[in-house]
Amino acid sequence: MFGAAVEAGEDARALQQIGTKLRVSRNKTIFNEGDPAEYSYKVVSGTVRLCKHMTDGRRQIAQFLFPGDFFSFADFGEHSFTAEAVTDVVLVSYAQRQVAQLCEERRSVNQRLLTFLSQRICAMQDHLILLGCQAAKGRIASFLLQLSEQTGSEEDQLFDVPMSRLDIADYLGLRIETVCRVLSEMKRMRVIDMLDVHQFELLDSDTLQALADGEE
Amino acid sequence: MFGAAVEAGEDARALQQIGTKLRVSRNKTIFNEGDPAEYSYKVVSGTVRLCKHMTDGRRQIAQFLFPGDFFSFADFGEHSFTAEAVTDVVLVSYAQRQVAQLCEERRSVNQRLLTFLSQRICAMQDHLILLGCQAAKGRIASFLLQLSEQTGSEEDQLFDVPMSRLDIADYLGLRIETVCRVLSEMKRMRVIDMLDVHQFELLDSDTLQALADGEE
DNA sequence: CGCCGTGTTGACCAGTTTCAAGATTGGTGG
DNA sequence: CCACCAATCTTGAAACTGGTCAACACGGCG
Repeated sequence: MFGAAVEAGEDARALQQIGTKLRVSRNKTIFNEGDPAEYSYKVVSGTVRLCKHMTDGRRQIAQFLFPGDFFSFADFGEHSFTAEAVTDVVLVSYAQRQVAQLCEERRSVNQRLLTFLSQRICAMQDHLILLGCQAAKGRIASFLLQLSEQTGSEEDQLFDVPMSRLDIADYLGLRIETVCRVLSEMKRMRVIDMLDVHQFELLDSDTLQALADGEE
Repeated sequence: MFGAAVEAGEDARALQQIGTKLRVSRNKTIFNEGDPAEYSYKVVSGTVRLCKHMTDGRRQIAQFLFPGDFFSFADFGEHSFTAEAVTDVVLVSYAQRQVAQLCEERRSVNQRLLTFLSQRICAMQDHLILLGCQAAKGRIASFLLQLSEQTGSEEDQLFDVPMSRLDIADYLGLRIETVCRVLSEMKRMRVIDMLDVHQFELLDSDTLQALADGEE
């Protein structure tokens, strides 16, 4: 156990060695789907979205990333999605060649990568269920709960919603108007409150949980 | 290049060494979500579905597997989904401990595992887009094209649809009646024909492709 | 032969989208 | 600092897709 902790620290340090900091401003593209994948990234601050753009203008957001999250570690050869900055962001980029070398040198890094990909697959399964089995209210309830867990401060029940309504809609497979309507209804029901477009307060997490579970 | 081919053969042989054949009959469970994950699998014959069952009886199918497909190589600790036999199937199971050992011994096996997980993530992204951006017709068109590519024989345009209408519905996030209706309409439009409930003929792949691309 | 599981079709309904019109916010230049 | 503009968000009404409920068809099997 102690050994593992030391190892984790060493892994992190080794990775830090090969990283380069960069800034990207709001709504700028970090890379496009199909670009040669030379780097992987970690979010230091801000929010990133990973998405695919359809020819007909529609868009599916596969994931939002927050400080501490890694991305593009599963793209070999070329990027399988587009990465864009939701807010101004600071990133660390890692040359994939060097990451691969780290994996060869340190078994623990390799293991960590496998675990990471495995977790990503689990998260995508949850997203599939959300899109395949949930109605609009349930999707939004699940999304808000997830957000409040990831970014919410301890006990004051406040949490940030850094992305636009359109981003939320494209993540949940809904239209922007539907997102607005459901949020308004949750506000009327006193389940949530919106201090600001991008700052929410969780008033009744039990009811929100019930909605996420598909109870009417 | 030649070295890589030799390597691939050796990897396959090494994996084969540690595999055990087993049979599972139609609609039987191979393992349940949450079960300790001691084995990974390859499909030898038949069709398998990976799914999650909700408390309210709904179900989301994340993937169908056909001969040659591997599954459960990303489940560490416990299975993240339930695996069931769509038809009678023959599987090969691999003890995860031994797979892990193979990965340590042979870098190429490890690399192969990473590539496999990466491809799985790409496939799940396509599934996300299907559920998030496509209407019923488009979902079914995409599904049929995928099936005909995977399992169709060369030029006769016939392909098997081994799963039930309910399975298709649960994979596509639709109801069984919607699946039936859309299939009937495609038949009326002479895009496909159904020789049997489980055997289809592709009559007009261009139109099917157009439907998959969301053109009305 | 009749039952049961599966598939198909119809009529109706609910939820979501679409289209359109305001309200609000944030940023820019005077 | 304010006025204005653009972008984003919100709300309403109507249209439509897909869901629900119900009946019926079909095929395999006891």
